[in-house]
Amino acid sequence: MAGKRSGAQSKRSQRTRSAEQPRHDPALSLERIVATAVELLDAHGIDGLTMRRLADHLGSGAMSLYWHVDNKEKVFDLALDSVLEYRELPETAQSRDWRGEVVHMLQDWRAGMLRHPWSASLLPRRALGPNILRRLELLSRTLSGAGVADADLNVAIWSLWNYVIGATVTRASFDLSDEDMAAAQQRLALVSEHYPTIERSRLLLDDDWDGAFRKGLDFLLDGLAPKY
Amino acid sequence: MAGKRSGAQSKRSQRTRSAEQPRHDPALSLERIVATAVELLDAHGIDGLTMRRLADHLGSGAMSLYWHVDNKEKVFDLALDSVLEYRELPETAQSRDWRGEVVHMLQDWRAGMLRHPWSASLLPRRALGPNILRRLELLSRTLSGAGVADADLNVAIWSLWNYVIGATVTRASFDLSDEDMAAAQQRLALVSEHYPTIERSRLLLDDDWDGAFRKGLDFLLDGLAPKY
DNA sequence: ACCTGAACACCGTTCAAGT
DNA sequence: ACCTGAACACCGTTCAAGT
Repeated sequence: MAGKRSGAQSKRSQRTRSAEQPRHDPALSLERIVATAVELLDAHGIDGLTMRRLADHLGSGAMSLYWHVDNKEKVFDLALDSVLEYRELPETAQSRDWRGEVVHMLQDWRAGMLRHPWSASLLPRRALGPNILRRLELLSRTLSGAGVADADLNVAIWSLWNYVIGATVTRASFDLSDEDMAAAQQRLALVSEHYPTIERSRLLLDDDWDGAFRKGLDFLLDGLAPKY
Repeated sequence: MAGKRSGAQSKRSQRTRSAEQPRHDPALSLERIVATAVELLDAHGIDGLTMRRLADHLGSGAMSLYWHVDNKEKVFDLALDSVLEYRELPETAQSRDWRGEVVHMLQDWRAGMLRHPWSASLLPRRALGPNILRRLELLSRTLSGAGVADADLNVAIWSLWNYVIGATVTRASFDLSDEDMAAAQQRLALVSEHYPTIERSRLLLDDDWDGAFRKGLDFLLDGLAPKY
C-alpha cells in the first residue's frame, strides 16, 4: 500500500541498485501488464490505475507501455476480461440439471466480479471480451438444451445477463461505499415518513445479498422456464 | 471545440446584455451548477465534465464551484439523481393494475436513463438519491398492494431493480460504442465456430432492445407474481 | 456570504530519439 | 523490435486573498 512514494526517489534507487541488483525485471509483456493492472485495481480501486503507476510497478518507463497497448482504455478492457474467465465443470455437467448449470455459472460470474469490485464499475463502458462471450455461449447452449423456445432464447439470455450485471453493480457499489450506504440509511431514517414501505420492509438494512441474489434468480428462472 | 465554447459564451452574453452589468452571469447556485453539468454530460459524455469546463460554461472562475459543492463527486451525485425524477400518474393509478403500474415506472426509469446515457455508467459508484428512493418506495408499495408476501418483498424489489439497472447499463454501453459492438460482431464472425449457439440465435444482432426489455420484464414478473 | 487567481501535484499521450 | 525522457495540454483541489 505504502510501497512507492516519491517517483523521483524510487526511480533513482532503481537506477543505482547495484548491491541488491539480482531482480532485474523481466521484459514487458501483455500478460505482465494486465496482471499488474489487476493488482493495482484490486489494491487501489479504479482511480488507482495510472499509466505512470502501472509502468512504475513494472519497473519500466511510463511510455514503454504504449508499445504493447494502444491506450489506457485497452488496459481496462484487458483487465476486465481477464477477471471473467470461467472453467466449465468438465463432465459433471452431464449429470447436472439445466437450472443447476445456469445457477452455478451465474453465481460464479457474480462472485468473480465481486472479488474485483472495480470490474462492475468498468462493465458499463466496455465491450464483450472472449470470456464474456464464452459465458453467453454456455448460457445459450444450456437454455436451448433445456427446451427454451428459439423465439424466447435471446430474451432469456439478456434477462439473465441483466439480472447478474445489475445485481453485481449494485452489490459492488454498496460494498465500495459503506459511508454512502450509512448516509443513505441516515437520510432515510430522517425522512422515513416519505418512504414508509421501504422503512417497514427494511429494504436497505437487509444484508443477505447472496441469498437475495439466489432467490431472485429462482424467480426469474421460474418465469423463463419452458412451459409444458 | 474552442469554437463551440465561444459560441455558448456569446449566447450567454447576449442574454445578459439587457442587464446593466456588462459581464455578470446570474449568481451561481446548486441548481444552475447541476443543470449545466447535465448539459455538459449530455453533450460530451462522462469525460467531458470537468470542473474547469463547468465553471467556464457558468461564466465563473473554476474555484467558485467549490463554495457550492464539496468536490466533483458531489456534482456527479447530483447530476445523476436530477435525471431520475419520476412523476407518478396522479389518479389514473387507481384504475391501473399492479403490473401496469410496475411496467410503466420501470420503462420510464430505463427510458430516462437512456436519454442521458452517462447516467448508466455513473450508477455503479453512486449512492441512492431521493429520486431513486422514491421509485423504490413506489415499487415497494405497489408490489405489497398486489399481494407479494412480506418475506418475498425485498427480493422482488431488488430483482426488478437489478433487471432495470442491468438492462440500462448494457443498452447504454452498446449505444455509446457502436464500433466496439461492430468489433465484437466481427470477432464473433471470425471465431464463430467457438460460439455456435450465439451465432445461430443472432444474439448480438438482435436490436429490438425495447421489446426484449419488455418481454424479459414480463417473464420476471411471471416469476414474482404471488401464487394463489 | 460569495468568488478569485496562482500554485501544487498530478494526469494521458505525442514525439523524436535511443538500443 | 523494444524502450526512453522531455514536453504538451490538460486535470482536481488547497490556499490565501479579495469583495
